[in-house]
Amino acid sequence: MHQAREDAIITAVNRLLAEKGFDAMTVDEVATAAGIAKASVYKHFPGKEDLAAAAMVRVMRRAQAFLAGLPPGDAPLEQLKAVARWTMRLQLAGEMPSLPSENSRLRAALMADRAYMDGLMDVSERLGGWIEEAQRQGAINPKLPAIAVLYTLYARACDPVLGFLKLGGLYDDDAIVELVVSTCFEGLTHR
Amino acid sequence: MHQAREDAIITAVNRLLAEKGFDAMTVDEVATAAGIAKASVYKHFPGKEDLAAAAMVRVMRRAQAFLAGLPPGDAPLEQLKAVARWTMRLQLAGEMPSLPSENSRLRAALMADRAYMDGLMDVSERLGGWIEEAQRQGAINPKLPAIAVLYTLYARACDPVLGFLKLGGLYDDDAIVELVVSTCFEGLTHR
DNA sequence: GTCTATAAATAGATAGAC
DNA sequence: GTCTATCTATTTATAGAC
Repeated sequence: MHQAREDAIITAVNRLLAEKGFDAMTVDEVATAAGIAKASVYKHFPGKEDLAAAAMVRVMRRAQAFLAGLPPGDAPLEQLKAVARWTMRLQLAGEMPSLPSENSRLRAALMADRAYMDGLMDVSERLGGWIEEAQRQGAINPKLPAIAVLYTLYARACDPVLGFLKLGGLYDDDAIVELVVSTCFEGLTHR
Repeated sequence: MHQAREDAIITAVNRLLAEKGFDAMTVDEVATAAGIAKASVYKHFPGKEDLAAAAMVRVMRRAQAFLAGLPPGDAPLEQLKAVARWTMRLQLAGEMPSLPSENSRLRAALMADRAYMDGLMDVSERLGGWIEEAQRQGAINPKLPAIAVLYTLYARACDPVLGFLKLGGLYDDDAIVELVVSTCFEGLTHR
C-alpha cells in the first residue's frame, strides 16, 4: 500500500513535470492528482525538489530497463536511434519530465540523489560506449566529440519541435518521431 | 527619457528571461535590475506577461534587422546557417529570452501582440522562402516538410546543448556554435 | 499515514502621496 | 512617473487531531 501510494504520487509528478514544468507545478496539484491531501505528500517526500528527483529517478530506471531490453546484436547506430525514438515517444505521450537547468536548489537535490546520479552515469556510459563504437565503425561522424553527440541525444528528448509538429496536426506521432530522428541523425542538408 | 526607461526595463526582462525563464522571473527582480521601483514598472507595462511580450518583440525586431543586413547574393543555405549562428550566439551571450510553450496566459498575451505576431510572420516567411529555395536547389533535403525545417531552426535557438557544452568548459563559444550548426545541418552520422 | 486547518513566505498587482 | 506601503492570492511547508 505504501509503495502503491508513492507510485501514484510519482506518476502525478511525472505528468505535471511533463505538462508544465517544475516551477509551474504545485504540490497542491500533485496531491489532488494523486488523490490524497497535500500534507500526506509531505509524509512521503520532504519537499518539492524531492518530488521532482523521485520522478527523474523513475524515468531513469525505465531508461535503464529499456536499454537492457535492446537486442544486443544490433549495430550501435541502431541502438542509439532506438533510444532516441524511445525518449521522443515518451515526450509525445506527455510522460517526459522536463526540469529547468538553472534552478540551483533543484540541481542540488538531484546531485545529492544517489539513485539518480548512478542511473544517469550508467545510462551515459552505455550510450557513450555505443557512440564511440559507432564512430570507430564510421557510422557516427568521428570528427564530433562524443560528449557533444551524447548531449545532442539527451536534448532531443525534450526537443520542442515534437510539440510544435504535434500542435500543427498534420502528422501522427510515428511520423513526427521519424522526422525528428531523421533530422537529428541525417541533418537538414541533402545527401 | 521615457523610452530610455522602458529600454532599461526590457533589457532587464530579456536577461532574466534568458537566465531563469518566465516562471522564475519576478517583477521585483526586473524593477531592481532596471533601477526603479516595482510600482513604476506597472506604469509602463500592465502585467508580467506584457513584459515578456515586449522582450520578445525586441528580439524579433533584432532578428528582422539581422535578416535585412545579410548579403543578398549568398545561397539560401548559407543564409539559413547564418541565422542559426546568430541565434546561437545570442543564447550563449545570455540574451535569448526563452518562454514556456504551455503557459496559456502568456500565449494569449503574445498572440494578442500585433508587433510580435507581425515580426514572427515576417521572419518565418523569409526563412520559409530560403528553405523552399534551398530545397529546390537540392541543398536542403527536399523530403523534409519545410515547416519541420523551420521549427528545427527555431528550436536550435534555445537548444540546451549549447549551455551543456559551455558548462563543460572544453570549447569556446565559436567552437560550440560550429559544433551545433554542424550537427544540425549535417547530422550525427558520417557522410 | 491521513486528514483539516494554519502558519510563513512570496509574488503579482494597486493605492495614494509627491 | 516615481516612490513607499499595502493588498490579495498563491504556495511551500507544518501543526496537531484521529
